[in-house]
Amino acid sequence: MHMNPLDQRIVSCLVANARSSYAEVGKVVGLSAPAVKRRVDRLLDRGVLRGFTAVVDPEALGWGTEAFVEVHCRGNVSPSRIRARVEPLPEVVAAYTVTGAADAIVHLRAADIHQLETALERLRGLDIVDRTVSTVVLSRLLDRPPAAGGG
Amino acid sequence: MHMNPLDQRIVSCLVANARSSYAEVGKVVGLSAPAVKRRVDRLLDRGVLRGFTAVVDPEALGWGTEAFVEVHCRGNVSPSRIRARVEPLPEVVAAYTVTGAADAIVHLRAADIHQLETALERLRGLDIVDRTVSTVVLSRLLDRPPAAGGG
DNA sequence: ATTGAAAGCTCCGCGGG
DNA sequence: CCCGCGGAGCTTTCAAT
Repeated sequence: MHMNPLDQRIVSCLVANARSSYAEVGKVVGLSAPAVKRRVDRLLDRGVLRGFTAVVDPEALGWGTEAFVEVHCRGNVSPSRIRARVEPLPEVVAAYTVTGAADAIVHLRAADIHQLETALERLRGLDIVDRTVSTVVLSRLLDRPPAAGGG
Repeated sequence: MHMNPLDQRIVSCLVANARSSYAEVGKVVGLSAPAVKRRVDRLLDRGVLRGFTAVVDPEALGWGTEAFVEVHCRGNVSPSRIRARVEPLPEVVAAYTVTGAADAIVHLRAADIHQLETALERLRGLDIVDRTVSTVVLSRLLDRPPAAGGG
């Protein structure tokens, strides 16, 4: 899955502003608009680019409270089964299997502490879950898109 | 910080696809293209919408390895100072102040374990940092955009 | 990769609810 | 205040070279 430097710069532009026109991107990377579109289409096909989304202030949406939850499972549970269990919970923003004592880390986002507690109860109620260790976020210090040319 | 239902639906559309035309969004929400643009501009002004970005497969970019790092600081360090220190590190994707024993959680993303280790060393070398506890991600089970109408 | 042309979109001002 | 209308200018998306 290699990406040549030109593709990297195109992706960079679109990460910075997904609503740039192809012509605008072309001006930056030194290509014509049709050439840029062809490359973007190919990147979408290969799954390098997954799509384009708006970045929303979570506070404004009423999702101001978040937490990271270490999930400890009973016995051996496969990652796919963990995924299947946590995926239906709408407050789950992300989930990872991890090294260390915990089996997974679940990133929760809710409107307030109360809704967060409710989400936690549902999470803890899952049959695969033995216990959880929650860390509530007090403030988001930094939250940025990955740099495309950073590797 | 109110968002009327019309704005919510517009935001929803743009979260789903940030490259939709205003006309396309307008067709969904029942507005003309100029009306949609005016609302989007206002949402951008108010900071409800922070921008538009491409969603990239981290693997494809060569950022396949990530970790969550609990940062424990020496003495009392203000959130803004933590932010100022970790912000220059390019591997830092996000950072939060949190409840519990740790002062902050830092989300790192790197090309491989080696680069992750380097990033960790730099993080641990910061003057504010006393010690760190790292949790390396084995697999990303779930990673989804926040639902706009979910609150 | 570039050119040319048709279709579509954006973005401005204007008038009406 | 917010909406929809209309026109100028630009972008996208083909095709062909």
